[in-house]
Amino acid sequence: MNNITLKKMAELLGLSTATVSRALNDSYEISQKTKDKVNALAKELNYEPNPFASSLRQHKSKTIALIIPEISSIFFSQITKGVEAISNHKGYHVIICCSNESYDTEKNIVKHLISGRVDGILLSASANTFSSEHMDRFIERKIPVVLFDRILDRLNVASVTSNDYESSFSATLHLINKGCQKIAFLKLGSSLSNIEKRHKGYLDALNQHKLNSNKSLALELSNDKKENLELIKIFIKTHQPDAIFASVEHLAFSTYDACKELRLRIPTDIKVLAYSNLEIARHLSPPLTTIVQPAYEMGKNAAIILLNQINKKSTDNGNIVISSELVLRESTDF
Amino acid sequence: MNNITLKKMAELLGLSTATVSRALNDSYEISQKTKDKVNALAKELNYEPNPFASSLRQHKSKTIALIIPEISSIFFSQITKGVEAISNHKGYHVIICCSNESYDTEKNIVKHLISGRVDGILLSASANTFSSEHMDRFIERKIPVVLFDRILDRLNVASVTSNDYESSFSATLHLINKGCQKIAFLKLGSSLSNIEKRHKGYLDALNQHKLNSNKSLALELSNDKKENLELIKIFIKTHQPDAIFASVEHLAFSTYDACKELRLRIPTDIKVLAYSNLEIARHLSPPLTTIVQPAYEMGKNAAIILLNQINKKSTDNGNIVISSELVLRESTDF
DNA sequence: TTGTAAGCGTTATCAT
DNA sequence: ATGATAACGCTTACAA
Repeated sequence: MNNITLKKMAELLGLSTATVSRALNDSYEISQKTKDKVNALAKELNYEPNPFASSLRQHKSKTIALIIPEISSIFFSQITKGVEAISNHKGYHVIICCSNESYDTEKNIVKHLISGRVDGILLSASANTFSSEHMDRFIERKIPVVLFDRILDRLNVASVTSNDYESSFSATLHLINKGCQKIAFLKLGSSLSNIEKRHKGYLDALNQHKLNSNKSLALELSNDKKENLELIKIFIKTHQPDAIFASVEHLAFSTYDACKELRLRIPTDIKVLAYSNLEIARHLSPPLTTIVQPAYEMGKNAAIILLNQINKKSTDNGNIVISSELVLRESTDF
Repeated sequence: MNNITLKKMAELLGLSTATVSRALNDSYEISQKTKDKVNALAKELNYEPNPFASSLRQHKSKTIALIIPEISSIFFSQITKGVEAISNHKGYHVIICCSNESYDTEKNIVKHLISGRVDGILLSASANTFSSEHMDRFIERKIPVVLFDRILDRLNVASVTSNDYESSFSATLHLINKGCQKIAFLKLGSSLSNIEKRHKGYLDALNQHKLNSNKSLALELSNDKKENLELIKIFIKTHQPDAIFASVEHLAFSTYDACKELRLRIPTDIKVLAYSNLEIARHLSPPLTTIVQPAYEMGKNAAIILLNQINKKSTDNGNIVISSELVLRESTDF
């Protein structure tokens, strides 16, 4: 570690460390001449400040944490890309943490972050997160937290979501307009904020067309694909829905699998519609009607809000809603 | 920042900070009794050590950087998941950095990481990275670097790749066996290590069947999808290949788009095969024959190697090769 | 087995 | 405009 430090530069220049530090930070109390000398030497020696010394002193890390339930999903990787783009642009690093849809893991991650390692947190709750207690210590210490997509209602912090209720409502109307009478709704878990809103939008649309009462169908699924496939097959055989509305992408894939195995033709025998950010949806067999969430924009917005809060440029705890897009394709049409 | 520190705990317990520190680190020189007392108080007060103080003192950050050319790609998000899983398990944080296929951006990222912020680097080169100079300072300082998938040959460090040459060779043979005589190879960029090996595998397979000489066709593409689509359409019209071998996933999608626009039927008029980790490939129209890279395993292995090097458990600079899988589907068959 | 004290590389508070 | 010095919170010789 023969690293070049402030002290060494100060010695070389015959200046104090304080002056060198201030010069590098472009302080107004330093003469331009000195600044130039210092910066020249810094460039020459490839000086890079030690971030830990600086963090220790300033109680800030220039780092944020992104906690997501799953990394290798298109939606969350687009979110991640947006977060990284903004953070990088503003000089912040992003630590990526994956809860794997487990509340325990999420608690653990959060616990290890309380040390001040990060200046703020972006969180999308796991499917098993039933409480927001684990975030309390951050709130107490006024470490900014911004939620996105899967929010925690009781937590009074800023959030970024898509228009889950509305997009689900109008997607369901689309199915109804296509003649569907028995539309099934595939849920992920039992309490995710976004899924519940989507479910409500679906129910209200049914209601509006008097299709509700005993005709609303919901199936609760998990992240276990094999299990999901079996459950969907049994569900279809039992209830014989004429449409399936998958509240998350991978449930649509399982639905395609199930239909194939049951020899059901989409959309002739059954229509399928899903929340999905899969670009290749247009080349599926049949092309899948999707609700595309503005994931990249959501990630960017969440990061912007978080960084503004970190830098005290904002303390707003509102919810930003960005609209999803319904893309009609053959899976819901003849 | 009314944080609980070592000092405070020491005061409360009537011990020195040194003892408390050692107790928390489970030092052999501390009595079990003291350890128990200290740990009890730490738990009670929810003590979390300040990572910056510790990093400053020990010159290690318990953090690694993952530099990838693109975040929202299935392959790289699976890589990321593997890296995160191992790192988290070993108590390391992962900073995610995206070069966006730009060498300049990659250089910039690397430059900002030299400060000691990370204990090691996992890198997959951008499509425009022609040199490994930017990594020299890490090598000099003996900061471990592990490359994966897109490696830099001149850099004498450990790496993890898939069997690009062999998988490409046998995939090309598959096309030849299916009767293809004029197989086109779609490249990404002009010098990526993995793409070049895939290209060589393709050429050698053609050669083996005397299909080479003036019959090998290569088209160099970028990440610009609109441009790619146009180039592929022109290319197909000009050369009329009977098969297209896409060396990365998104080029296969553009190929599907191109075929659709040109009203070419896959696989009747033209066969398509691609490197792709897209799970839903089986539901494409037609189902796409893919070479699936073991991305998650590659990420895990790269992380394991890097962490071993960081902890001096290994200094091996070898290349680990994990085999891809060829999954035959309709896009290469009638 | 425990304590003392120096030091990691910055930044911030006083002086000058 | 610049310098001296303490402090951030931890680890680690060296003492005891």
